[in-house]
Amino acid sequence: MTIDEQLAFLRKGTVEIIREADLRAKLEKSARTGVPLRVKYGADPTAPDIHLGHTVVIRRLRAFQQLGHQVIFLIGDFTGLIGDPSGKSATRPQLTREEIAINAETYKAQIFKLLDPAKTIIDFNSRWMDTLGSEGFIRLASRVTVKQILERDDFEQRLREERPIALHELLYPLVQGYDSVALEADVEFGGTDQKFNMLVGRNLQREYRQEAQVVIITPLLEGTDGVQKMSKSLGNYIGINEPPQEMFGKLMSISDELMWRYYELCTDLRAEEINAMRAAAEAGERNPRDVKVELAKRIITDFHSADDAQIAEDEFNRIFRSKEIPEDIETCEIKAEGWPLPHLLVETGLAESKAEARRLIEQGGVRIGGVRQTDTGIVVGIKSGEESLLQVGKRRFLRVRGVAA
RNA sequence: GCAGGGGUGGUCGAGUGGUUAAUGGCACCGGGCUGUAAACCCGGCAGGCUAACGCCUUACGUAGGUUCGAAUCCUACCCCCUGCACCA
Repeated sequence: MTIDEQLAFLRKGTVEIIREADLRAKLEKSARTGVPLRVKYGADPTAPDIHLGHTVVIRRLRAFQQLGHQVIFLIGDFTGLIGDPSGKSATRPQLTREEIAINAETYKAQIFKLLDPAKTIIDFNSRWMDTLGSEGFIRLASRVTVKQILERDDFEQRLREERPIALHELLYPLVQGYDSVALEADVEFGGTDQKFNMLVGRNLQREYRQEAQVVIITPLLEGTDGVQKMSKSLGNYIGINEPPQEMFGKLMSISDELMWRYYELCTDLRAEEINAMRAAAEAGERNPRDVKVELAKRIITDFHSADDAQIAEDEFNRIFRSKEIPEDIETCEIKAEGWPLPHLLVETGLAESKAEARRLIEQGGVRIGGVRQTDTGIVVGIKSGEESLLQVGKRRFLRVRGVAA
């Protein structure tokens, strides 16, 4: 690939590259000297469950690896101690060395589904922050002015709106920036929320007489609701360790509009290919449903296998297209006797409360053996040794087996 | 410590004595439609009792009080935020 081709390749799925000219220079230098670029990405040590939102940046890291460069996956175990830079949530829990080690292993298992282990270094910023000491930290702090730190949009805004800013939040960018110094990073990746911190890294590197890193900003992926960014706490995420059927279902539930965004950020298809698909769908040549199925299968193939993807699709079609029952249905045992239907639903965990169970029944969401039940007063006879099939909504199934009391 | 602002259901955010289990958005759940768990439309969204009409309990930071009646007024307390003191 020529340098121009490389730049185009690396640009996909990014929001901004600061500065592209610097990146070009670094790529040229690397090609000339044969020394790979050091590409840094910092991860939160407390949340090792990777979801599709995280994979957006991981795919970009992989792009660098494909060009022969070195990825440094930095686990911010020290940064984790000083708190959440967003100011949204309370201080993060303090992790023990063992917990951090476990989380790191979990990370590895997940990121290596996309990244090349031979071109990935896992590091921890406590390695240099622990030895820096209070004195070193103060010296570090002397390199940056208050005004510079307060330039950050978030701080500026919160100051203006008289919302609180904890002191340690001002320190956060310093630590993150110093990580780049310690690692002599050539490139740092992060989401839009990390832009400022990464720019501090550039300034600090210059302070320490290093070449400033290139900052590459990746977009935040919207969650399955299509509104808020994907995150575990909002419950709108698709975890890469989730079972294939679950992933398939969740991916089919995203809106047709959002699907293009997922194509762009969660597949390796080139922009032209995606645009062509979109044009075909909008012209009515391809059914959006089929395009979405393809998306789901591509993503599942990345984290499971092509076979798993096919099985997930078959299962989905069986339930939603043919309205048949799934292959594997959990069985639960229950005392053989006459159960009023709402009680039965609560007992089996299909409803949270009897009030909810009643609502579900009234709304026509409950079936027994495939037959819709709309009478909340019905008593279901569960006989010992016999099974009944309960269904709530379109996709919750449960077999109930009666056992003698 | 002082001054000011604030704490409402999963979330955001209305409501300042009486159709209030509490407007509305979002999220979520059920139904319809569909080659989609899309879009759109309809319904639901504290809990308990009843086959059902309905009844009853909790609920607007906490605890009391005023009132026929309070999320709304009063008192005390708790928590959060902003500012002041000030200058290592």
